[in-house]
Amino acid sequence: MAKARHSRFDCTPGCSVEAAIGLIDGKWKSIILWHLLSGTLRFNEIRRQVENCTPRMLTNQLREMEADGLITRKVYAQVPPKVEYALSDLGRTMEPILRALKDWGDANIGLYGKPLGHDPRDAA
Amino acid sequence: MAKARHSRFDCTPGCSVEAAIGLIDGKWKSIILWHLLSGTLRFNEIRRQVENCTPRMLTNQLREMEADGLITRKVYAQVPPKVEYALSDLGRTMEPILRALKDWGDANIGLYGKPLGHDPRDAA
DNA sequence: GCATATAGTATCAAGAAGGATACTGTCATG
DNA sequence: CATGACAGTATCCTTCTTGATACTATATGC
Repeated sequence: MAKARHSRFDCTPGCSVEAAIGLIDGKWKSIILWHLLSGTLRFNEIRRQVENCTPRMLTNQLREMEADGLITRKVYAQVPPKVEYALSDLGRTMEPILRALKDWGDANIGLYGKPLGHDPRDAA
Repeated sequence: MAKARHSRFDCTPGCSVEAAIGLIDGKWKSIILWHLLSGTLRFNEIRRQVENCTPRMLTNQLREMEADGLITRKVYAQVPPKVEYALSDLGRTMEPILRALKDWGDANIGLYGKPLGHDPRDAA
């Protein structure tokens, strides 16, 4: 999904599928969104939940998703800095997608890796 | 989604999301799968439906999805060659994901591009 | 005989994505 | 005074993905 990202929506049938995927593709985006479903998070909170994502990449992905209107970024004029990330209304509309992905993954991840521990969001 | 593809399923919570995405990410996979929802297709039929996908890329994506067990490849010992691609049972379980993506895309693509013509699959 | 269709492969090159590491400034804590 | 937390930046480097193009073999139709 390299080139397409924010440019090519030339709309062959099926491209709405691609359009949607284009927004959540990017190595960390889907995970970040998934975590944000649980509520607002600060930069380093996300970092801790999304292990081995470097700050550079995290900033990167967050900025892209902000530009796409999926999340909001709220800066508090404080020191030390405080920045909160949350799903926008648009971002929240992706929940069915995220959930479909999660459900599929939970059902089939045995094929590719080891199963997960319990995740609180599954109760929702 | 470069590195992860078929290697890293180290399962932080949320990684089942990533696992699922890892399989349909790849510039053309989701579109190909979407088209295969309508039924079996031959190589060049897919090519024609997925415009500007070079044969190299198409082979590529099809082979990866075959390796992931999402599609089946049936070769007829004929000349000229005939090869049919179809969703496997596993592939069919991805329909909810594909549909969620399509629904979201249809609802929101206005934000990023122009709307689509009618697609027969929407009637299903 | 020539073009066309089939299902690809081979080779080369470009560009983008991602990773590693170090660094910023200010405040509170020890 | 030194350290850590916060939210990032900056720089460099490697790898992956993707694109463009040309090519394969055989059978059929013209």
